[in-house]
Amino acid sequence: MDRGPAGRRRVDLELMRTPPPKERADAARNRVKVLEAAAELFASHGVESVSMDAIATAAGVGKGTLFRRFKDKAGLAAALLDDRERDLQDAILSGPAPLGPGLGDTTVSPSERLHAFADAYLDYALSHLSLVRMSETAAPGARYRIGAYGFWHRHLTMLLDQSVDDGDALAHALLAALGAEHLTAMVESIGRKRARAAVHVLFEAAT
Amino acid sequence: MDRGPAGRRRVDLELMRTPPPKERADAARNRVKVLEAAAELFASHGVESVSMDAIATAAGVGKGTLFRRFKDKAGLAAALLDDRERDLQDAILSGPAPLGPGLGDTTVSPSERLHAFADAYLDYALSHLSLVRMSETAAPGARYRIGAYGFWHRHLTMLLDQSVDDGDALAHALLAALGAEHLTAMVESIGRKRARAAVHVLFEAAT
DNA sequence: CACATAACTGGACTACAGTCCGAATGAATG
DNA sequence: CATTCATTCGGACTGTAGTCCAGTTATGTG
Repeated sequence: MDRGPAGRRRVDLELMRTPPPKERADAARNRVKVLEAAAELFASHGVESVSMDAIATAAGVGKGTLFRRFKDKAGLAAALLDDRERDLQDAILSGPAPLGPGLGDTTVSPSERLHAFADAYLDYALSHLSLVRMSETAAPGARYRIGAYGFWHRHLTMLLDQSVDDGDALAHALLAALGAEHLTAMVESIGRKRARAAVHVLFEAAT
Repeated sequence: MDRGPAGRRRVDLELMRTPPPKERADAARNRVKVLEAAAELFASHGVESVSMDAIATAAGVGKGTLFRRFKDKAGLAAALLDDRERDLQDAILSGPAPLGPGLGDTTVSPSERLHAFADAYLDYALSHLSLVRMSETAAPGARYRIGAYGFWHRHLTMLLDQSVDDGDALAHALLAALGAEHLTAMVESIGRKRARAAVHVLFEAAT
């Protein structure tokens, strides 16, 4: 597979975010090569059936490099999702209502914001389901360790606390229904439309 | 699950038309040896850190035997849980109220039965958490394929349908909060007591 | 520019799940 | 008891995730 500069294909996501602490030039080059190779292999063969060896080989990089940078397969998947996830988080933190808080004098009910979150999260998760699933399940308990889970949980807790007693606990329960493993099974058994509806039924019940 | 044909009855309806599939003596012996070895190793070293090789060796059996009989590590865990799980299912189907239907003229509200189910299921799952987790997560999507999931789901659906619209979908959502992976994370982060309370909050909200 | 050193690299290596198939063995039959 | 044959046995084999470390390279300092 010729990956010379001339034939290099653009990855449509901005995947090569540079970490603040100085990164060596060769390391940056390899990070980009790995993410491009992974995106391409995942797209063409399916996330499940691409081995880390295959990614390392396609990227022209050693396995040690791959694992040092991304920790494991879940970390690699998370890196590929990073931008999309960040967009969603930004929209929640500072975007327009009802997903975000809206402008100064906007008033949206917590319930509206909960449903808006459910919709936006499902848009995100369902359109990259196998990647999200990989990022959550490749390592045992990975889902609950990554920062994103904490973010979603804080957001839901904040909204729920305005109308129920134990918002914290309820937030965990609602997030359980948004887990990729569960979403995958739901989509397979009842389809996207009903799976989406089921989430809204649950979120409605929680308020 | 795999308890062999010990309880099978021969049905002589007609001629020798039915070839009786019988378990060979050596196979039965090995099944017992494997289950005993697995139970002991799991108890002493923890489910996660016992390899299938180790179990095969301890049981004095080849790997092929192990995998043919139990399919994979999830299947082995499920076999070890079989009795407990069956007890719970029996109690639900024909035990005393509020967990079971009770005697003829007993009347228990669906809500009561839902909470009784939550309690009983948590008793079961929390006291064998790592085994349950193994049975659900060793293979991807294993949880939703095993028969037990269908059983819990049908039971919840039946109860929920008496008070809400889409009981089926809601049942899936409630079960998501009972997944071993989720329970493990909850117990680690907020402890058994609050995790249990969170499940009840959710079940309460669903009715 | 030369050097010191901290960070990066990459492939050999380990451990584990799961597959395969020739050999061994139990049970039914005559 | 001998024969037949379906079933089971068990260890060699494959493929993958993840580790390790000796050698390499980039970068700050005199």
